[in-house]
Amino acid sequence: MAVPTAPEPFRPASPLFLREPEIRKGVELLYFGYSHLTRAIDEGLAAKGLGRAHHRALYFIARQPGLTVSQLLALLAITKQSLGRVLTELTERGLVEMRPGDRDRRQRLLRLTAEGAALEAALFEALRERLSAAYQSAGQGAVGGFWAVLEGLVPADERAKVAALGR
Amino acid sequence: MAVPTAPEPFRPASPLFLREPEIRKGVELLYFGYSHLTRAIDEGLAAKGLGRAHHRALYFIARQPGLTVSQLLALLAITKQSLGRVLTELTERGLVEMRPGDRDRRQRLLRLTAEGAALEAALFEALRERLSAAYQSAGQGAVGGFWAVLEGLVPADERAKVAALGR
DNA sequence: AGAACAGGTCAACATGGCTGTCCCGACCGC
DNA sequence: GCGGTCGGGACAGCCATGTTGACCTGTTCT
Repeated sequence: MAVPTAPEPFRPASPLFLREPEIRKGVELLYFGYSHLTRAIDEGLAAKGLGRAHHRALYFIARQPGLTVSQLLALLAITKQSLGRVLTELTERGLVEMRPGDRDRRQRLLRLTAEGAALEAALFEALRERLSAAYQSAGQGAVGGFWAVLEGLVPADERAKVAALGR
Repeated sequence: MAVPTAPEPFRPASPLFLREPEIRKGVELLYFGYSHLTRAIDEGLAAKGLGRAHHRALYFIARQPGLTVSQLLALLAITKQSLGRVLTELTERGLVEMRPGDRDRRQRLLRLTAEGAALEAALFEALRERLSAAYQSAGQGAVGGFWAVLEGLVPADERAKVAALGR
């Protein structure tokens, strides 16, 4: 791939948008776009002494109040221990509270406290600013394409969970 | 109203695609899409005992053979020390080689060895598979929108560096 | 009653960021 | 040609966040 004289792989009928340059462009934009979006909240997080891992938990709890630890674990795709640390810190700081489920008392239903909700909202505002600016500069038509490609990157089974977030 | 204190979001005329649900959808798809794409290479990386940090360096060196350490640093947006560790390991393993610049002999020009290029190509293949499947399922029209939104997330000055990768 | 399950916890470890400090050799402007 | 700046490297140490495996408690289900 580095040398222009290398034997060309000969992909005859592949459409232009599937050639290597287009794939590389997608990989790079995804990397830089994701980086810049996540950086948008670092300052707000640092002011509270929290990290990105805390934000991810806050975000999904805000999104699905009352979800169980298992559900959160499935969304984040990390281990119980990693999540445990984060959740302990968030509850100690009074940002998250957990109550036993009434249907199944083994479960802990997670929700944000008022303070947690306020923090999540403030952080979301930073994300909103950046992403809505991007939506606007790209135009409404582009947004659908943006979603469609990203949905294609998510395996079908997980796609259901993601879609269910917008309950 | 003399006191405009509470910054109530109240965005009356904002188009549908800029409302909170659409922003949340974008945030979530970006998170899950990015996660799944990067996971595509973890197996190949683990087989070589390398991590994602190594891959990012390999990737950009493959993309711009002969780039300097400073340029790579600017792309990755990490510290000299963090990159130093990665680069040392990659050169020790014979995947990357560095030569002094001829215009400025302080510089180290980075390039992949044959072995490094082979590894990068193999890892890229995994990315290509996932992303081209997503491109295909979304359709050619969607890809342009995908790029446009992501470009909007990248600050203007950095956008130039990113675009220059496809030299 | 006993198995399976939700959740928590401990110890130990890996990765990949970070800071601050210091150093060398090369380049450039006066 | 000398002093300042620059490209790059290296030290020590810290922190956040991920991992594993083992084990415990209480609850639910059969």
